[in-house]
Formats: sequence, C-alpha cells, structure tokens
Amino acid sequence: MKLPKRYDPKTAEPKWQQFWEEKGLFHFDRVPDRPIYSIDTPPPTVSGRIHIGHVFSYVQTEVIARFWRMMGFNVYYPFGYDDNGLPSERLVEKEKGVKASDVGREKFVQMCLELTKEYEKEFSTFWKSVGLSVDWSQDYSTIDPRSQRISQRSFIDLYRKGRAYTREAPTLWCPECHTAIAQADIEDAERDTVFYDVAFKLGDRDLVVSTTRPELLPACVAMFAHPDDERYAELIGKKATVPIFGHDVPILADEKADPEKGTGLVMCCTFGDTTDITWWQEHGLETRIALDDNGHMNELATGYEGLYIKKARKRIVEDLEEAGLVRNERSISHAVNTHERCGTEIEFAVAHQWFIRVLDIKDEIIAAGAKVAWYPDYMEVRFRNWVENLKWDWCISRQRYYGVPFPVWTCSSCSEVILADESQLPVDPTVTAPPVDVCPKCGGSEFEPEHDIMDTWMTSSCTPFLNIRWGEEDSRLERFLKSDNGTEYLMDMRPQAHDIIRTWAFYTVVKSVLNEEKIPWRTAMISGHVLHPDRAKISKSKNAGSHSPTAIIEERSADATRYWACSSRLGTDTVFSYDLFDAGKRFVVKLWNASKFAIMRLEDFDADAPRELGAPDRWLLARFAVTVDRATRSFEVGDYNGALDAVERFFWHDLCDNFIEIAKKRLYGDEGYDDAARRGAQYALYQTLLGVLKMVAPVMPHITEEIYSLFFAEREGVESIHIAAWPEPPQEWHDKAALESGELGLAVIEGMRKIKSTNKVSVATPVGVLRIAASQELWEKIKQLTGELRDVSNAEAVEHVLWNGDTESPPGDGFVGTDEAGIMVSAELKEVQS
RNA sequence: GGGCGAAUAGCUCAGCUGGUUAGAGCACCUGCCUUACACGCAGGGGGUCACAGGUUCGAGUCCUGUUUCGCCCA
Repeated sequence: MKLPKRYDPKTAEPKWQQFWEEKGLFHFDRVPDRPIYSIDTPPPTVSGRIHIGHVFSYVQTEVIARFWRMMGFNVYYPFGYDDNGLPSERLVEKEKGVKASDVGREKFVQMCLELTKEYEKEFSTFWKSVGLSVDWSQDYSTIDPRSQRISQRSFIDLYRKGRAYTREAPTLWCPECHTAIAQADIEDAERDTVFYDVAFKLGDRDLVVSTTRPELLPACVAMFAHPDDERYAELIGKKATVPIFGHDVPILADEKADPEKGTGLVMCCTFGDTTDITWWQEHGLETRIALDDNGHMNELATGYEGLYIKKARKRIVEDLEEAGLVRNERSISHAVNTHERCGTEIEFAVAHQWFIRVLDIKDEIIAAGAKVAWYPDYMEVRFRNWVENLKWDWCISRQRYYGVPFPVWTCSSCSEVILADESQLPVDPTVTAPPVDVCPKCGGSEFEPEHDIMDTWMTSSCTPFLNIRWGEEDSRLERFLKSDNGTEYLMDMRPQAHDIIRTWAFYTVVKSVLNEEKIPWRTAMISGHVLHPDRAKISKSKNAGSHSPTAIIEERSADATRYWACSSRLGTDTVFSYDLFDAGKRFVVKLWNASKFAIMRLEDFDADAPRELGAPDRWLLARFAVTVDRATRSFEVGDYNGALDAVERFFWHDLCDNFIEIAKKRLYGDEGYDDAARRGAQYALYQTLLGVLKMVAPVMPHITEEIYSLFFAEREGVESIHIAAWPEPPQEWHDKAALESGELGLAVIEGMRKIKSTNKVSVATPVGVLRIAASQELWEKIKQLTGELRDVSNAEAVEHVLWNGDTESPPGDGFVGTDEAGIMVSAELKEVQS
C-alpha cells in the first residue's frame, strides 16, 4: 500500500471528527464495565467570545481525558454552558440594545434563552473543530431545568443546615447592574481621582479631612482619629459640623484611623468602604444613606438630589470651593474596587440579601482544598490565601432576572421562610404558590415570593452535582464516588484556569463540603493564560477579536494548535507566538512521511513468522520502553508537556534519524540479510511506530488517527487509535546492554558523518574502509553492529583498530573523535567531490 | 504593603527527585536533491542559566537576600 504524498489536515480533521461522533467513541459508558474517570469540565460562559486562551486551557486538560481513555478507563467528559446570570444578561442588553428593566422579566428571560442557545451552537461547532473528545450527549446548561432543580435543591439543603441565611445588611453593590454582588465578583482597577482636603467646623476651628468621595458628605456619620494622635486627642467626644449639609457628627477614636494618611483625621460615611462598615457596626453609628440603588443622590443630599455620583461630586466640590472649604486638592491614582462584569466602581447598599455562611468554616474549606491534588501544587496556596482573606459571607442574591430563582416564599405577617417542596422543583415562586396554605408558624395565609435570583456561581459551583445528577432519580453518585486514603471525592478531575480559583474552585469546594461532606475532586489541573506579546492577558473582556481561534484552527490546523497548547508547562502563562504552531505542523508532516516509509516497508510484515532481533532493533525497543515509562508517568500527573517532549524526541531522533537510517537496507530486503533479520527490523519498526502514534494521539488526534486507520487499525483489530490500549512494553525490551551498544554505534555514525560533512560530501558518499579505534572491551559491544554500520556509512568494510586511549590518537591517519569517550573513527572517502 | 509565580541561546519554550560537555524549534553559518520527508538531512556558531551570597564532593535545579516582570489580594 502506498500512502498519498501529502497529508491535508483541512480535509482529514473534519473527517475524523465526524467519524468519532458517528461511532460514539467518546460516549460515557461505551465500555461500562471499566473504571470511571470523570472530568468536571468548565462550562464556558456564552457571554464572552472564545479566545485563544480558552483553547490553550481546554486542550491542556483534554489530552488528559484521551490519555486515561487509552489507559482503559470509562471516561466521563461532558460539556456544559454557563448561560445563566448577569454575564448573559449583559450580553443580551448589549446585542439587542435593550435594558432588562424596560423589557420586563418574562420577555427579557426569553430573549436571554434565545440568544444563549444561538451562542451555544456556535461554541459546540468550534470545540468540535478543535477535536475535543467530549461526550456531547452529556451536555448541560446552567439554566436548564435539571440544573435549576439541583441548584435549588442545594440551596434548600444549605438552608436546612443553617448555612443559608437572609438579613438586611450593607452589601457590595453595583449601581450599574443594579444588584448586590459577592467579594469574588470584585476586580481591582487603577483609577485617576482627586484627593480633596475638606474643612469641617468645630466652633471656629477647622477640622480638615482628606477624601476622594466628597459626594458622601451627606452620608457622613462620624469623624475618626487614631487614639494616640495627640493633635486630635482633645477633640474626641466632641461634635463637628459637616460642611454644606450642616449636620453634626461625633469625633471618635479608633486604631484603624491612620495618622500618616492625609491629616490623620478621616470621615466615616454610610458607606464609603469596608472600614466604614466596621466602624458603623462597632461604634453603633447612625445610618445615613445618600445614594439610591442606581447610584443617584437621594433626598438626604439636599440640593443634589437625582445627580449621579460623579456629577454630584463635581457640584459639591464647586460649592465647597465657593465657600472656601477646600483647603487643598491633588490628583492621585489609586486602586478602586470595581465590578468585574462592567467595570463600575462598587458602592455599598443596605438591603435584604441572602448569604451562605462561610466565614466560620474557613479552616474546613482550607482543609478540604488541601486534600485535592493540585497540578501544579502551588495553586493550592492561591486557594488557601483567598479563603484566609475572605471578609464577607458569600452573598448569593442578585436583584436581576435571568437566573435560578430562590425556591422560597416569606410569610407576610411573621416573615417565616417557606421552602419549596422537592416535588415542586424547579420552581419560580413568582408564578407558583407555596406548598402550604397557611404559615406553619403564625397561621397567616399571605405569602410574598422571593423576587431575587441566585448568583450564577450558586449554580456553576454545582457542576460536580450536575454531572453526578445529585439528588435526581438517575443519580450517579454511587457510581462516581471514589475514595483515596479515606477521603471521599465526587469526581476525578477539575480542569480550570487560575483566575477563577477564587470563584469557581472555591465555591465548588464550599458546596461539596457543605452539601455532601466530601471533596469535589481528587485532582485539579490549573492552566495558565495566553498573553499578548506586550504581556497583557488575552481574555474575553479585553483584547477579544485578535487572534481569532477559528481562523487559527483553519489556517494552522487543530493538531498544530493542540501541539502549541501542549508546548508550555501546566499553570504557566505563555506569550502568544506562532513559532510553536510551526513546530507542530512540522511534527505532523514528519509523522506522515515517516509512516509513509514505514508502511511501505511493513506491508509484507508477518508477525507470526520467525524473526531475529538485531542489535539496532533491541536498542530501539529499549529506547522505546524508556520513553513509554516517561510519557506514562508524565501524563499520570497531568504533565502533557513532559510526555510530548519524550515521545517527540524518541520519534524524531531515535526512530527516524537513527534507526530508520541504520536499518534501511535491512528493511529494503537488500542482499546480505535473511528474512528473519528483516522481520526483526520490521518488528521493531512496527511496534515503535504504533507506540509513538498512540502516545502522540492525545495531543494530535487527527494525524495519528489518519495514519493508524490506513494501516494499523485492521492489523490491531481496533477501529480507532483513541480507543486502543496505551503501549505496555514487555519486560524484555528493557535491555540495558542493547542501549549501551546502541549508543556506541551511534557514536561511530556521528564520527563518520562528521568526516563526510567536513569534507562537504553527501552522506551517501561511498567509503572504502571504516576504521573504528576502540579498546577490546568496547569493540565487543560494537561489533554486533558492523553490518549496519557498514550499510549506514555505505562502506566496503569495517575494521577494528585496537586502541586503549593511551595515545593521543590511534595509529593511522584521519581519525576524528566522537562524543563517546574512547572511540575514534576514520573513513576513506571514495569519491571526494570538491 | 502581603501572597504566588516567572527570569535559561537573538525569539518562543523544555530541563523530572541536585550528578559528565545545559536542550528543542525558529533565526544564523557550511554543506548535502541520500529509492519517506528540501515542510528534509548532516555538520556548526551562539548561553558567566537575572544579580549577590550560602549549603554540598558537585547547583540552572536546594536555602537566604536583591532587582525586574506578571498575576492575585489589601
């Protein structure tokens, strides 16, 4: 059989993707009797464009799925879409040019559903073109009824366990999105602003405070100085008058007031920052709210009502200046907290919100995180640091529309919380009546449905539950649950990028610990980011559009792209460059060409006929055995890069450049070799090429499948390389002596090649006598290779010159050294061309 | 200010538990159309492994400090 001259990924890749899908090769339970390996795939938010960073991350983890499948596992690798929540809402508002509040809840939710469905189709098509070995029949979306049901079930369980609570409290608030948010939704941003020194009055005395938020003057409830600050010691306990607004506020002492900052005197407003909240709580201060939910001044800010924050600030500063109360102003750049979804500076609002109590169990969460094997391991530290630094319970209510509703009603007379019945789930309390007619506590019959929806992370933190169908009739908990040293875990692996350790990883651990008292996964594979050449992170919100992944896959092929993704170490960021795509492409071509040659020479290979393994064959098999060991150990701990490196080196260097060159004449069936010797070479070639294809298959699934299907599939009796068994070299291939003599032989070849290269002649140039100077001991190891050394050198004869290294060079002319100590080589070139 | 990571050839990256002369690809130089591959092959040049100390028989690898960059958090 003759393979076509060239391999064309443009036609081959879609062909194989279709083949895999039609054959259902990646279906969970295709081999139900095998042990399960389950993967908690990240459901991407459909609100963002797919960028090359996604491809980087997904490929790095998907190759591991392919590896375990070949290792004989029943791999569960689903796909999901995170389509509920604020990100999707913002997408719809942007694309359709509407505001949720104008359209109405029902209509808006409908628009969200429609648009996200469209995007999901696009996403699936794209991910198939990358060659992900996903079982598409297992896909889910975080807004689908089952996800909503599981999410609500999880909430009800947390409520019953006393973990979910509601209360009226100052909460992080986004005035743009008009909703409460959680600590994890905050992003720091460097912003330019102005520091104003504003004079308060105490009698005739000026008390100057520095502030960047003069618009919060109407919300000022106190002034603070450090207790040791002598400048203000006598003022503590007195009252100062707030400029413009004229109300009096107490002057108090607290250690959190920094004497070094500004004048050392600071105003406390309800609420400017978290310190204000602490002071407000600890000192029992009054509450003066001057901002409404949309970031406009309210009636408390007399004269400025209805103005948006920035505008109010400008006007108040003007009025202060006019009154001569601004003593100084200077421009500064400082870090502010913004909402990561929209970039708006966050405010604080006092409102009724739902929370998950986590601050009291930080240690438990940290301990659970420590039981997960993080790859790379330092990612666990990031998880721990985040949990240690938590300041808020997890705020899970959002004053939005598109998301999972709280399965909750409240008694209108006594505020008793009424939970939905399991049979009602999923439930929208605004359209469904509560499961009771009268309040079990007070007998009241009026109920108020909860209008808020849950934080989108409340559902995405359930992904292990969605995968195991937690609490559902078709629950897989029993099947998926495994334990390791007494630690029970729900799934085998969580793949994700490091930027969402604080959200997705953290919340998932919280849920698994609280709902199930288990850790969510045995391992977590944390991948890095792709950076622009100017080192900025490529992400969905920034720099989208450049390096379109669709274009890259089309131009460079999925295999080359996957090779690129596997060329940097797990967890580390990489600067985008086409260099490694090109390396991947060359690897594909080389695999094709080498296979073309091999298959031509293997066509008549009869594995059952007697064969004799020559020294080069034993050397190759020994090198192969070492390579399989390393590749397997690497893949087992998620080190795709180490595995690929080992296999590529073996293939290119050992198999192609050396073995094939050395064994060529034997493979051609040239004179001087009998059939058994030829079959020895064929055997080594067959085994190692097949093994290489298998080990490369996780990274480059298309080219390997193409080659495998053209020759190996029929002989091996397995229709696809991706469900073939991972190579397992027999013990006898681990042959130390063969390795040693092989290396010596290569040293001879290197010397011979150097002679030809120095003389600027072709490597095919005939040689008279090839002389090998070596000790008797070394020669014993080399001499079994004389036939092949003669072939590869195109020499008439090979002679041994006894030389123990006791003289500078052996007797005779033209000897060159080699990398192998103790061997020198000379060769008489027959047709020296000038 | 705290935490984590990175710093290796002109560029993009490897380098596993410390062990001869630090690797790959691109780029560069010299050759070679060799019955798989010129998208190739052979040979070569190029690195004081950020800097300064330390541990060790031995350090790119471990420890301490410094500098620069990135990420996360205050």
